Amino acid sequence: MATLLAERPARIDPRVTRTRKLIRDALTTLLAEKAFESITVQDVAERATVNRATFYAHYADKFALLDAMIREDVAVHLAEGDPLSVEDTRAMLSAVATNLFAFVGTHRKCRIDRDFEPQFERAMEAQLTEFLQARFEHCTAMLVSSAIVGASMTWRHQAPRSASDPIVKNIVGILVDGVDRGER
Amino acid sequence: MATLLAERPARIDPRVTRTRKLIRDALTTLLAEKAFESITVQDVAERATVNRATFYAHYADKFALLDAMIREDVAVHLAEGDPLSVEDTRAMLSAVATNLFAFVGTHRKCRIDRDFEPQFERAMEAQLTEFLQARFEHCTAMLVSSAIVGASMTWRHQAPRSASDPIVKNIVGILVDGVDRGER
DNA sequence: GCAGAAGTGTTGCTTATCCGACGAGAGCGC
DNA sequence: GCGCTCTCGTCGGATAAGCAACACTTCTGC
Repeated sequence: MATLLAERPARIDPRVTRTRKLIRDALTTLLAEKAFESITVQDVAERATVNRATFYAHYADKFALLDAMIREDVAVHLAEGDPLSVEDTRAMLSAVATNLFAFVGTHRKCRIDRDFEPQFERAMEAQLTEFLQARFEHCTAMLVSSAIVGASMTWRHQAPRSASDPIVKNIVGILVDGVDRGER
Repeated sequence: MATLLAERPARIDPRVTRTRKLIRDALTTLLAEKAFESITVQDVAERATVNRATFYAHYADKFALLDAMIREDVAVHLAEGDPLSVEDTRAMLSAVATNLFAFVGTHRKCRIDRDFEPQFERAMEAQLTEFLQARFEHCTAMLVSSAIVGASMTWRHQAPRSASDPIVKNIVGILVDGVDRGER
């Protein structure tokens, strides 16, 4: 394929790494104290011991920050067990979906969830799509991703919540045939 | 008196504060892992996610860093209960000495102590002298300080260690008469 | 002896962060 | 309506931190 992957800036200035970590940690601790909506950029910058202008040099606004944090979190959990290295498509998708369900399952306590579920969902979907593009073409990745995320959100709202395994098996079964035709 | 106290640089750049904290925290964690002598400036800088050149912009070498850390630690413990606000000289000195003994008593586990007790002692003495200069003239402060620190070090080496109260009472009793004549 | 490796301080130049200020918008009391 | 306050997002100029290189010392092995 002709498309280039996003060109890495070779080396990231350690100050950048540090600043981003400070900002993210700041939001994390603030979220344990109050709701996202009542948190201002000033709050975050102050807690991070970082200038407000510096915040804006890294994130467009507090929503972009939250988005980036969720996506990174999702990315880490998706990569667990290195599912992309699994040859068989069905097995790979099962592993990925299981990882996502596990992530969704553990993240129900966070304050963000109630107020910002749509944002949460979009971020997950975007990240999963990016993740799957290592194996599928963009369009397929998007479709698979939205299916899995959608299922996970439905499952998430069940009370009491059933086991995730049958659902994962079910949805992967549905996807896998169509997907085989779209694999790279 | 005519002497000016060290002129505060008005406002400290938050980057400076942050960098110093990173460096100090780095040395603290490193000391939990290995001996001070085997820790290099590179180690500290790396652990602190700070450039080596930046380290030297703040501290002359690793000894200066250790010294500054000890002194700050001492300063915090000395100020406990705000002994300087106590009018009566004897009571004030008792409080200060008690604070110092408490500090010395709790700091016996640190790895530095065995190899660097002289440095540890000098740093304490310097800090205590500075502290006491709020009440006494320089020369008196130095003398009192060296007496208290010396006593605390002797006490520290006792095995088993006796109660500190009688020793404090004793040394303050010896000092207080001479000191009264040197008070500002 | 000598060569190599590793740590030390220091330097000039680049870059990220800080600062103070600004106009704009939103909320709120009166 | 009118001020008042707070937050936002952005700007130009000042400053601390990063980087790569340097000469120097110390140690180690051969």
